[in-house]
Amino acid sequence: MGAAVLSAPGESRRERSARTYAAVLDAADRLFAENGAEATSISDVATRAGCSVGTVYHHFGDKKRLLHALVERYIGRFQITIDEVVAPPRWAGSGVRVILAGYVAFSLEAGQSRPAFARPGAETARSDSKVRLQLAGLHSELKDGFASLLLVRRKEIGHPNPILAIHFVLDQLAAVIIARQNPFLMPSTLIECPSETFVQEALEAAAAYLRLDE
Amino acid sequence: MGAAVLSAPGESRRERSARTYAAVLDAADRLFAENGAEATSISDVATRAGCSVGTVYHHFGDKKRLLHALVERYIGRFQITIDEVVAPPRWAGSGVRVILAGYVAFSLEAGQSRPAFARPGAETARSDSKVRLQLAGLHSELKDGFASLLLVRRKEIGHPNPILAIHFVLDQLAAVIIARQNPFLMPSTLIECPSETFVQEALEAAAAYLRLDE
DNA sequence: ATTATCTATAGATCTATAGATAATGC
DNA sequence: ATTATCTATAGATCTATAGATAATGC
Repeated sequence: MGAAVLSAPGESRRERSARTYAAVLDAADRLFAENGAEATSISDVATRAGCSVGTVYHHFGDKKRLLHALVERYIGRFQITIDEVVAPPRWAGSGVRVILAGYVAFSLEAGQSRPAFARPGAETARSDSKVRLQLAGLHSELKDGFASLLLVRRKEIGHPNPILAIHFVLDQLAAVIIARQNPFLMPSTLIECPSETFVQEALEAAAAYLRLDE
Repeated sequence: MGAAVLSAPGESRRERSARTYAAVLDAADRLFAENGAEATSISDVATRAGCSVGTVYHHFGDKKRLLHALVERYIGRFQITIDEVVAPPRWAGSGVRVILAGYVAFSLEAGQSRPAFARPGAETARSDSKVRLQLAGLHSELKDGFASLLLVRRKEIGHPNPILAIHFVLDQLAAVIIARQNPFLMPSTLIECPSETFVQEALEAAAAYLRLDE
């Protein structure tokens, strides 16, 4: 359990401190995601991280700043993968269908590999306008990145208002993915059907709306 | 403030007690929706309802049962409006497009007139499997009601698998409505655009996916 | 000398109950 | 006699801090 923070041989004091810091964030990440930030005490976090309550306060000051640090770490990591996936060269030669499939795959993956984040992120965003703006910016970067990839290929799109349609379709895809990954929001076929069916129908709905075949 | 519970002239003891009971539920409804059930103390609820902490416990036993009673009341009210809206005679002579528009209007209205419920409902469902099943049943009743209205009109639908398509499209519409009504889940065009645009594009996406014009 | 860590605890809530009170219902 | 209500409070957490300790860094 607490083994993560015991000093390892040949480890500097700075290194161990950084490891403790990360262990606390990891512990908060899991516990906040499982039970919500409010239902999680600093004592719970400390126990899981294998350190004391005092140590948590030493590193983060208070609970609010611990949540902020968690969000910041998430944003930092996510930023990098977004920058990679929206890079135009990556999609050279690909049409609208392939790009939409890439958007869905990326969004699904992001939600699955970071299930820990959705809950504390939304909770924090609700009450903290700074965090809300940061997350909105992150989402916009992903969406605008894909939107401009699609805009360049607007000749494939038969919808009378391509700009509106592109934004709407990306948001619609994000919405069904969020619904699928948060069963308590809306029990539905979106959740019960197998992954291939889900992706296929979501993409077919997008293609039909955009009128790709005209 | 507390005036709601003061005895009114010519009011029986039973009546006043029922009014107190309802006032506590109303208070919990608002506070739980605004701040979350966990962040709301029984003392907050009592103050808002204009009664004492002891009175809340007299009526509901404990906090968990207060949440349950709130969910039950919501379910009871909602059940009635669902039964009305999915009644086949109401849609006699209407095509798929009109019915889908009705589904969207009803879902939008439900979310707007009961904003108070979404949060405590989801919070409770997350931890309480009985409530989760109840809410799933409620949603299923709405969805299955509309699904059978659409199924009867399947000749209008060009999608190769009408049953799958009907369920998928209803869930997709629900997902974009939820996204629109919960800005902290996903900042997006879905939220920023005016109501008419939102409804129009959502319905156009549905119609295109179902292939209503073939 | 600094600082990462721990232990112990003060102070603030919050849930739930006990017991008193006063008004209705049978 | 019952019960809806109130006041007061016990007991359980939970946040945050104070102060001690021991190991590193300059």
